[in-house]
Amino acid sequence: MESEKEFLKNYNKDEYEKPSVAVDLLVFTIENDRLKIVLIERAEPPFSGMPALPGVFVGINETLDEAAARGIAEEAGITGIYFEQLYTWGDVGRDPRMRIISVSYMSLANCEKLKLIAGKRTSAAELYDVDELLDSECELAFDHKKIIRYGRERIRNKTEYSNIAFEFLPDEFTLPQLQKVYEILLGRTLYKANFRKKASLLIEETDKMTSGDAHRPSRLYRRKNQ
Amino acid sequence: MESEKEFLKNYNKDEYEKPSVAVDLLVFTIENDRLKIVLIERAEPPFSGMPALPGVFVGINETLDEAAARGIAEEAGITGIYFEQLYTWGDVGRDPRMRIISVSYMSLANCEKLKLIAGKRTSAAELYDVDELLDSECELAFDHKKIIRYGRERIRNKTEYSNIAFEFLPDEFTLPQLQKVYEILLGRTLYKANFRKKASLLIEETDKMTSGDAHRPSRLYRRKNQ
DNA sequence: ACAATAGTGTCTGTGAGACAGTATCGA
DNA sequence: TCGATACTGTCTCACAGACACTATTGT
Repeated sequence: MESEKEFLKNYNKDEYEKPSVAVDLLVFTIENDRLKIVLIERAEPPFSGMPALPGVFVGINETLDEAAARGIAEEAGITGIYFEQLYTWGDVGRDPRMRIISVSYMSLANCEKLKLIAGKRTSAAELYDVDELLDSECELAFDHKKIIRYGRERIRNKTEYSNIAFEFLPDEFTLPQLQKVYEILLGRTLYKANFRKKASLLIEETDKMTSGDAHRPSRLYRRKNQ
Repeated sequence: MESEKEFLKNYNKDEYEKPSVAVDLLVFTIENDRLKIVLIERAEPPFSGMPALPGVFVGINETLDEAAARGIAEEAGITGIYFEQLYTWGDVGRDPRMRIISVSYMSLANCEKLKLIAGKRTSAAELYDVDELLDSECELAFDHKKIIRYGRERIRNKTEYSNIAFEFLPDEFTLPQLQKVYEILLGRTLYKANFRKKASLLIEETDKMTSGDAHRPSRLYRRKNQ
């Protein structure tokens, strides 16, 4: 059996062709009570004119997390938001041009924060309604529809056992707002009284209230311990 | 701004150096009431003589799942067992020789099945006690200790909300056996009566019983709907 | 006063957790 | 009979789910 050292020597002498490694970015937000995702329109073949996930190639001196943060900054125009690695997609024919392995990252951001900085963005990034995208026949570039479906599933699951819902809200928010986010992510309505009992463990009061609406004002809360 | 096509042309002309992509394998099993993992002893530098996860490079015409299955067959000597993708590790210096991005896969197998075919294996694969490994100062090659810790965490979490525990058992098993597996994976004892009530939803009776032990025989069960 | 939304009190059923008991084997 | 393990019945308590009620704003 060939030694590891010899194998690597041959491997690096292009006896073996290396795949390329990219990071694809799923930047989710909530706008107008709908879960949305940032997509760019492809300018060139293949899949020219079709929506696609923003992505960047991983630099040789760059970690995956760094590539993801760079991609979010370059393609979606924002920095400092929550993100986590999702899954790595490695089917052979997923890009018709060449072998590209894609490490997908999921990012969650408040809509206002995303909009504020979006003016500076270089590419034609747009928000797409995730459920419309996935439940229609609409086509996306590459295997990106499958990837987005995987991301939506992850969000739904994590909403049950973690606190990712807060990522979609500003620092201060009302309980009805928080409940609405949960309802959108879970895809079902919740009972107000029960929701408030559970949520109360995760939040702390501020002394501020909403005002100006033609109904009872709502207290503003803040996320606890963090 | 450079067009995508031009960028790719340059990218493939080695103006950009590509990372290598490998698959690292976490083959878990239960032996003597302990969670164990298959490790090989490294024969060459770096980390010569230290235990390491088995792994293979991803072929240019091979999906990640195929590479994982091939790796499990080549390095651990078994086929047809449960596996799933775990996480992708891409720190720049994780391999001192070159930039290698590692897609880790986790595999769960019954100990007997693993032993039966292990005779054919080519490399010096051995079973290591996972908790001993992780809770001691013992060193592992590369970032493999971190990866194994991540794998143990995933197993613990999935034990709560999925049925992965069954993967460690033969096709027919007793309820005390099943309970023991859960206790090992979760790291705590469970109440017999409660466990049986929950487990009864997932299993179906056979008409076989254990025999030969100096106590009441135990019924053998089989996993339901699958 | 009314529409609209914010917020609360309380009953019920389910199911996890705990414990005490019974059953069946070999020696 | 005894030791050992398999298996069962049932109480309790926490909590999710459901619903009805009260509170506070602008118009």
